[in-house]
Amino acid sequence: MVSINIYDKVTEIAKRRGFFWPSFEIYGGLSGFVTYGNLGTKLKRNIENAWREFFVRRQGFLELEAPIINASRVFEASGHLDHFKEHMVECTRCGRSFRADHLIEEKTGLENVEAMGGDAIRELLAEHEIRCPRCGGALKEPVMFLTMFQTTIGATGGEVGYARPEAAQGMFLNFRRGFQQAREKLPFALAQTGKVLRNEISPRRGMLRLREFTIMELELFFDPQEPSCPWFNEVSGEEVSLLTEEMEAEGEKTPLKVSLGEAVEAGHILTEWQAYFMGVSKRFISHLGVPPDRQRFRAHLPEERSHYSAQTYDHEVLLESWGWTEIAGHAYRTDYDLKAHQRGSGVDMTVLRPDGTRFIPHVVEPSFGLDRLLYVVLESSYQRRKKRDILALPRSLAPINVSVLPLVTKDGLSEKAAEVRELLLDAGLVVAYDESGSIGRRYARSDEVGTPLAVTIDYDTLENDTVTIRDRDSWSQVRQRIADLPGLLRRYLKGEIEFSELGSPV
RNA sequence: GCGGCCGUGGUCCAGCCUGGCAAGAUAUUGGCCUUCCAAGCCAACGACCCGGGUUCAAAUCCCGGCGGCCGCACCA
Repeated sequence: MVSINIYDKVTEIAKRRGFFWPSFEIYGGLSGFVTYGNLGTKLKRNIENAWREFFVRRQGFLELEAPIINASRVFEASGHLDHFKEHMVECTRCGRSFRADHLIEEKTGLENVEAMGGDAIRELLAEHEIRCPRCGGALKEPVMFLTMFQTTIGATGGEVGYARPEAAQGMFLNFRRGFQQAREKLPFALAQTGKVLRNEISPRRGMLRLREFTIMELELFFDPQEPSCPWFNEVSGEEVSLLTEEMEAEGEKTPLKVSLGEAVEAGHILTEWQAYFMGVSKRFISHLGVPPDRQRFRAHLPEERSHYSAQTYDHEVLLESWGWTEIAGHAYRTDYDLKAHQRGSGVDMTVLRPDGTRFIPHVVEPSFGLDRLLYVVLESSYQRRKKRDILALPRSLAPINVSVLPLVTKDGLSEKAAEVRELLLDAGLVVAYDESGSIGRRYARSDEVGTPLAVTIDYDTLENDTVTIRDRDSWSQVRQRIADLPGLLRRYLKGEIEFSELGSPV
């Protein structure tokens, strides 16, 4: 932890102004769940759409929306039912809990004890008379934690189902349909955003570790014999900070600064596709307001990796509140999942090469946690200026596009302001109209929720149909004709023009 | 799940030790005022996490639960 202050400040604003707050508040709350308010819902949607721009639309990738509840056979085949559970033992004396398989491995030198199952673990604990490694106390019977949420489908004698802990399985289950819709050509990708659930043992840090959260995932299918990415040249010159697997193993803390092209060349990143998505990822996160020098990619050590992964790089950002924080995982899932579902379902997942050979495609996956990103965006944009809190959100993400404010509420200014509001609403903008309190107070309110522009109707407006436009970040103003507002504001919000081009200086 | 600290209007916080009308700031709403950055005045709204116990009396003391933060464990 570096500074908990900014975390408190950001969550306080989030709660007060309606970005997000803890769920089930009126019943005392339950950790690991969050509810988004008006501004949070809009901001979240804007981030999601930005992700779609960077990862889906330009590449022409395919989207998908699959169920949250899945039949148990899905997770039997995928390996999640085996890997999403832990056998825990608790000490009767000091109360500490431990992973049973780790204790057995330490004592006996056996490997992969987890895979032997609950009965074997129970027997091994007894056989080797394993006691608490901290205090030597006796251990309770091992308890199994399944971190997937289980449910029953149907009324009586129903089938067991599980809530998905990742969206990825939806893409693998529907690989054949996707492949057909991609006109049976590799490479192609299926992308999905949606809720996933993980029954975390102890969720912490608010938005950073939830039991129910939104994930944005993409599975890129390719032929391992044709591993090149047609767009790699767009990002190969991009410099990234890497902590490679070797560096992690040696405890090296200073990241390697290297271009993505060099990183692939040197074998630090196993595939071009993975490197491509890491490059897009860096650009996406920069677009959300995190400077490149606060971003890095950290490799997982083999024991840290998921059961399906041959290489994983976490994309981390440096938060003032929590230090380096994972916001995305870039995993090389190989043919693990399609192979598993071919085995589980009996459906052929192979693809035919021009030379007549068949193979199971390999998969590279960038996976983002949207709720974390939303927190990162808020914290990164937080500023304090002249005793005011300001969210300097990227203007394309701000939940409200523009505030419309009459300078005072008399002499017909309110009525004129209402006309301007209608005009901007007709233009499709999200508008906040505010005539309460002094003009300064209204600017402050507007800044606090990150609204990039404020249009003010003053006495000159009544004379010549012009208004002032105020910039959230510099507090400077320009004057412009009302009739020109819709087009200019839209272009400004898209990032096509700068503030100074919105009108003549005041 | 274990340990430490904590939980009071929308938000931030005082009061708790030593039981006795729950204070302040800010926000919000209405009014007056107001020609550009949380101005001023008047008014209104609004709180002791939940449950039990002790007591004439509990925000305060005790027990249990829930929630938050930190440490340990966990985070596939």
